[in-house]
Amino acid sequence: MSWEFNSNVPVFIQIVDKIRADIINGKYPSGSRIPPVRDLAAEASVNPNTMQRALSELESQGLLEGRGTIGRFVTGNTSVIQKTNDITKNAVLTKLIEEAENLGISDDEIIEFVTKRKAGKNDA
Amino acid sequence: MSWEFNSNVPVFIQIVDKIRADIINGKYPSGSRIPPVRDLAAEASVNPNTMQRALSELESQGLLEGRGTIGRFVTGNTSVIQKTNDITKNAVLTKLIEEAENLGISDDEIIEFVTKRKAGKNDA
Amino acid sequence: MSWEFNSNVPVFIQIVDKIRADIINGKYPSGSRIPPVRDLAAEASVNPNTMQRALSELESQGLLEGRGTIGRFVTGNTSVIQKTNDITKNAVLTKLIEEAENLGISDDEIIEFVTKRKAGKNDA
Amino acid sequence: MSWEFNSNVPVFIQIVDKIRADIINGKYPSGSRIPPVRDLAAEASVNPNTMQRALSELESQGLLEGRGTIGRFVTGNTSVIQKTNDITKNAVLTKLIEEAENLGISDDEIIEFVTKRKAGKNDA
DNA sequence: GTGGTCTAGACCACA
DNA sequence: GTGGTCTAGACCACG
Repeated sequence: MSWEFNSNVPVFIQIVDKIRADIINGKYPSGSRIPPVRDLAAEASVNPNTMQRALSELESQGLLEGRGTIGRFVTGNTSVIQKTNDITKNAVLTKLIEEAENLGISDDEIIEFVTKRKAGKNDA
Repeated sequence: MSWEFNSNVPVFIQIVDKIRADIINGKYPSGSRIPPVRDLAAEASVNPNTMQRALSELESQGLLEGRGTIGRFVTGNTSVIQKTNDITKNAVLTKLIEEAENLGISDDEIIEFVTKRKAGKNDA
Repeated sequence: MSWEFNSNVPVFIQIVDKIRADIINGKYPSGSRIPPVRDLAAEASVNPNTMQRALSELESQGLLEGRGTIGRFVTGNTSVIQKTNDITKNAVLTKLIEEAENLGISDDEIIEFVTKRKAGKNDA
Repeated sequence: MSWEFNSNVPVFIQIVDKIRADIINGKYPSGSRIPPVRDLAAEASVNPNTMQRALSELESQGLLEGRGTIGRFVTGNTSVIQKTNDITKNAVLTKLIEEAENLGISDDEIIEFVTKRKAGKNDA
């Protein structure tokens, strides 16, 4: 479905963001086991080391837990997930608006754009 | 206000984006002369080579024109600027909204967030 | 009390060290039978293979002897145990004190720390 | 002088500990620049990637700061260093004593051992 | 030359 | 088969 990488920003960071999003929006529920490093790496057509680095990063952020040789699991601590959810969404929305404003796009234009997009989706 | 660099994405690209935005939103009007490399580099506290590279990039995109020793000027061809304007704005809005959707933020949430922000600004 | 594993150092080595310590300080006396692999593994919540490997290691060091289906016994050769005792204690003390010195902890600081700890224990 | 690695514990962790110790006891003073990754790697006869990983770790602990292409510096925040100092020393001493106790070494024996060592050093 | 990313591929501990 | 470490070597951004 996804795994398309933008150059310019390091791949492993894009992976971190992607998986963090998947945790936030429930694709990987709290407490569930995520696929093995090698599988994820293959799926993303990326070297296993790169994927591992991304997962380590998420581990050190407390979103994932490595349980020895059994596999990696999404943290059972839902408050960590909730907090990450809040922080991440706010950061993305803020960035969105700031970037738009730098280009001279007004708030109204953003609203209009989103509204149109929404309408478009209903047609499809 | 500006010139704050996010690591992860190369500095020279951030500069390109920034100056392109300044051209689009009229800070550097069509046909006007932009400050010398050294000044821009100093203002951004960046190595002159880096600024140089960013400006070359914009030249090759047709937004800037080097005129020998006289300096660099924003293109007089307003249609190029207009086209860049359209493309850039659309690209930025699309990219950011997709990012938001990946996090599970709905269109309505975006509109709400922007509306609140707008209200906040009126207060200030 | 025991069986808490520090990551970073392989579990089977930690087990070897633990059991060697138990032999040295008499918890498993010379000539006595140690519990079956399965029991030890369960107690340490570790895979039987891992426990097996640790015991084999101790066998090859001459501290344990497998006697067919009867079970595993601590060696009857007390001089082996005594020698291991001397070597191990010396090695541990030397290693740890060197580690402390690398951090710039002086001998006096070590003595002070140990003395305080001793005092603390008398209170309890 | 140093750079001798114990197998069993990952090299990059031993490097982290070693450099942390060097920062704590002032070999790399607060605010000073540390040698380039490649040099440190060569000195430790280790792959540059491994050294880099160790340094990244220290960076994320706040003890080092990467300043773009200029090099890596020990943090200027001396309170971070002081705090690390306290925590690290305490941890090492506590571990020392616990390991000794597991072997049945009494506090008095530790004190005696250290005292003898101290006397030995005065002779030399 | 300096830090950083990425790949490829080997090897180990553990189940 | 699963996570983890390490090496070797290429390539990029930046100064």
